[in-house]
Amino acid sequence: MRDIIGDAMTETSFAGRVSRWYEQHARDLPWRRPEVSPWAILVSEVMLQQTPVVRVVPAWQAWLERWPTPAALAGSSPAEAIRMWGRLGYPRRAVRLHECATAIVERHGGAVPDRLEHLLALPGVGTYTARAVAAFAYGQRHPVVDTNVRRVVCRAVAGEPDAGPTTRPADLVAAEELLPAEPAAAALASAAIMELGAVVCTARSPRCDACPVESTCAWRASGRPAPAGPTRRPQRYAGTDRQVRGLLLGVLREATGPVPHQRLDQVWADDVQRARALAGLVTDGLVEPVGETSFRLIGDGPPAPVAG
DNA sequence: CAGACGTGGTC
DNA sequence: TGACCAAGTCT
Repeated sequence: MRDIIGDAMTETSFAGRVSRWYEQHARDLPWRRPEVSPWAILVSEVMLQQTPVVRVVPAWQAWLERWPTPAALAGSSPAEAIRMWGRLGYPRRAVRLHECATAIVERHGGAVPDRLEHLLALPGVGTYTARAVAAFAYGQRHPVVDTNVRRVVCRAVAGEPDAGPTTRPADLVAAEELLPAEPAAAALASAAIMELGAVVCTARSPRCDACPVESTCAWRASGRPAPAGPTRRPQRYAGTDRQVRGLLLGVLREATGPVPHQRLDQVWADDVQRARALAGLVTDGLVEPVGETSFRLIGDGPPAPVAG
């Protein structure tokens, strides 16, 4: 491991201490095994967008068993992708991942691209995911900044209790400045900082006694001040269109093929809100109408016959 | 740039 | 019990 950490990173540098801690304490997550493909890593990163690790692990394994390559997924229907997604949440991610697989086949001959520019052009792949794939699958030196990294850097370097709600260019710069020069060591350091934020430097109840950079943490040095105010708007769910969409999709996911609207009507009493939620699912490419009175998951069966 | 977008676990 | 939180992306 000394070779990976490299000469440019000293034992006492921030990245060096976190990386050594990571080598000893990292969770044994399946997508971190050395033999996993770039596609498997991409799938894990998409699933991990806003979904906890414990729920992703079994879904990731089942998904890759069924679709080990982008071409395999592209050969199935979007409906099957939505079903396989199960209850991970934000099912539009399943549709985007299917679109992503198709784009990888069409634009890159079925191989996950290794250039940031090409990764960013894929559906469902944004700033975080593109950099995560470039770094973790291809060993490139890019700052990989998610909510964990922002929180760790914000606390340890700036001494502030919490980072902003979104990743800004300044966050990428701040993270990049912590990375060692050698690409493989930089990728390791990014994974290590993320892990630190996930299991030690958590949003609630951080475990500073277990932290490898506790001695130089600016936030701890200033007495771990609490956030000034509410850092972000609460995300309500009960009674929202999102809840209704979830209920509608639950019915369509369990069914095979078209579902009469009468069955969908039973999931929510408010006609206006239910209709709006269903229309939203259609607009977002998750659901399609079949004839005048039924709906189904997108691509769930043969195309509707065209008049003429 | 604020808001939409699922789901389930924790304190 | 309800608010908060979990490896974001897109519009």
